[in-house]
Amino acid sequence: MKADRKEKADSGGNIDIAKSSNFIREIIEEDIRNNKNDGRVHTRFPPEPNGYLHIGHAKSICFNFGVAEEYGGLCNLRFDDTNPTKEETEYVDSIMADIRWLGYDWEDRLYYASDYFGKLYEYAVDLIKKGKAYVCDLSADEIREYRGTLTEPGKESPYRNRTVEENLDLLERMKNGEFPDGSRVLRAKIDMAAGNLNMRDPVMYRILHASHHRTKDEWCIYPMYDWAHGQSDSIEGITHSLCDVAFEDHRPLYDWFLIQLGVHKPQQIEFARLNLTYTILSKRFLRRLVEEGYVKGWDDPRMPTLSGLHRRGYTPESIRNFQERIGMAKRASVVDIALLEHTLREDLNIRADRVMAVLNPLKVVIENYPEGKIEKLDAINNPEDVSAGSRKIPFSREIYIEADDFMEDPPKKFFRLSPGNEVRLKHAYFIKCEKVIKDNSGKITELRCSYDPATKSGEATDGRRVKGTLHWVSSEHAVDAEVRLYEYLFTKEDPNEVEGGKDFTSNINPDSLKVLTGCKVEPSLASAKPGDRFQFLRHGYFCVDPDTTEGKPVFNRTVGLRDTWAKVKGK
RNA sequence: UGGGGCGUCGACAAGCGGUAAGUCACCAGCCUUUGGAGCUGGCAUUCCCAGGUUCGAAUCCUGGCGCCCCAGCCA
Repeated sequence: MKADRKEKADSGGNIDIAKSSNFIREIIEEDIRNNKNDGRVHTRFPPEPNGYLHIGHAKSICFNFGVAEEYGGLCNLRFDDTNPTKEETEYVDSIMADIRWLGYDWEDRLYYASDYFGKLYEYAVDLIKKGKAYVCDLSADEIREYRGTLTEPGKESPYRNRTVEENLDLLERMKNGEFPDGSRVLRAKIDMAAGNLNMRDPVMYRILHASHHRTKDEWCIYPMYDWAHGQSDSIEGITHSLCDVAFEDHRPLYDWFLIQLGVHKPQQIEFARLNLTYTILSKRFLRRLVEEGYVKGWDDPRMPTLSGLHRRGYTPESIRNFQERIGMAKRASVVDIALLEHTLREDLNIRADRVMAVLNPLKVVIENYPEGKIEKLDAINNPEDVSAGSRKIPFSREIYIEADDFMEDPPKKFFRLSPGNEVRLKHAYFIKCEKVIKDNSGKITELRCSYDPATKSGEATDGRRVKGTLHWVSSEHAVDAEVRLYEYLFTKEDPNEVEGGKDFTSNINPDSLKVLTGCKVEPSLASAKPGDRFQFLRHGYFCVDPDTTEGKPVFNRTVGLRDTWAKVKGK
């Protein structure tokens, strides 16, 4: 029944973001018009399995898979696993799970750069035979020295002019494991005076006696990314290789390899990577947050990882809508995280059922309501989606309201409960505060109120109006819950803006997680399952955390509702 | 003093020689049994600057200025 409704919401209530024109779509459309690649569009998403995917990767995933779909093409998933010392199967698995969660499918097109190790070796032999590659015995330090600087040309390696035969023999022996790590490399023979450092005889193979997550101990030499990447794209028949602007000055090298080899040349197009305010999106730094214990793991709800956002309660739709909203360009930019939160609320607003949850309970006794009486009141599940139906919620003489919803001495424009003032209880009656009860320290412990039976929700009233509507939970029927409130992980818009000698960890927000226990939620939530999403009326959107145990639900605040009162109050 | 990119509202971002889209944020109002949502209106006489071409320039030309990336046997 519930699934039924969700399907309807999916086909009918989905938010449709207009596709904005951008320079990459224009290039692709032009290529299709010219029948380049026979009009095919074939992209790929090429992650290195050395960490978890984050929202920045989602930009690339959504665009690569999205653009392929738009133009009737295909998108491959390929793991760029050329460095066995950093890559693990755990990451391969998480990456696939995250891409699927986002809603994309590579079907039978799952590849690994390691699938091409054999082919790459043949290509290398070919380049040696063409006099375009050589084995170099310089040490890493020496290679750096010989490379020159940004303003001065480099020097040619003394090994640059070895014979083809010698190069072939040496490469084969490197492959066979005859030499120790770091003793030799295979280099492309290009131009040590090139202004583009990538063209100064770049390393193609290094010796690494390491076990690879897939090829195990088969290889003792591993291709550098720059040597593997373009050829991998070529082998797969990729037409458009979309990547980070960081690789813009690597493009001449990729093209050079492909032209020397005489094979299919995909067109690489670079775009700016995503930056978000209050967020860090560097695998290295994210790893530090995890390893140094600033967060509880890669899927901590405060993390910008896809698994973190997932656990936090983000919907894949909201992330995809966000990616479309931010557009696609080359200029370095920082997107306001408020835009991400907007697309999240926009999506959750139409799909999350409204429920009542009191986070900081204050007991209220309705003195003129009969003791022992229980009414089952109608409550609509989602005013934005009538097909969501309604449920019954129990009302009784003793309830909890939010402590913040009462003020003994309220300021102007406070529309909630105060002595002598009348408010509506959502789905129930008007109540008026008659008496405030305090403990010895002066802390308010309980309110005594009266209700007006003639103001029952949904029934005709005398036309009397109140300014405020409060959420509540019947104390006898309430379920105890833990609620985790999250704030930004960093206190600065730019977490990397630090004083001398410090790093981004000095900007970590000490209050990014606040755990509330003893929260009172309506009884329908007793059966909520991990992943279920709700709007806690007047609070925000919450989802059930996997830490939930039988009878003890744990909720994550995904994002708060826009809070106009907080704004008014702050003025 | 090398090479490669990029500069349009507070933040993203369209615009492709015919006289500045849209979104977020912000502000004002309407509406509301969520101070939510929704609705209405406001928000760049100006496109890094300076010249030039043109009837007409954010778009073309010239010259400046500013910002980002590159010196891993990482990706």
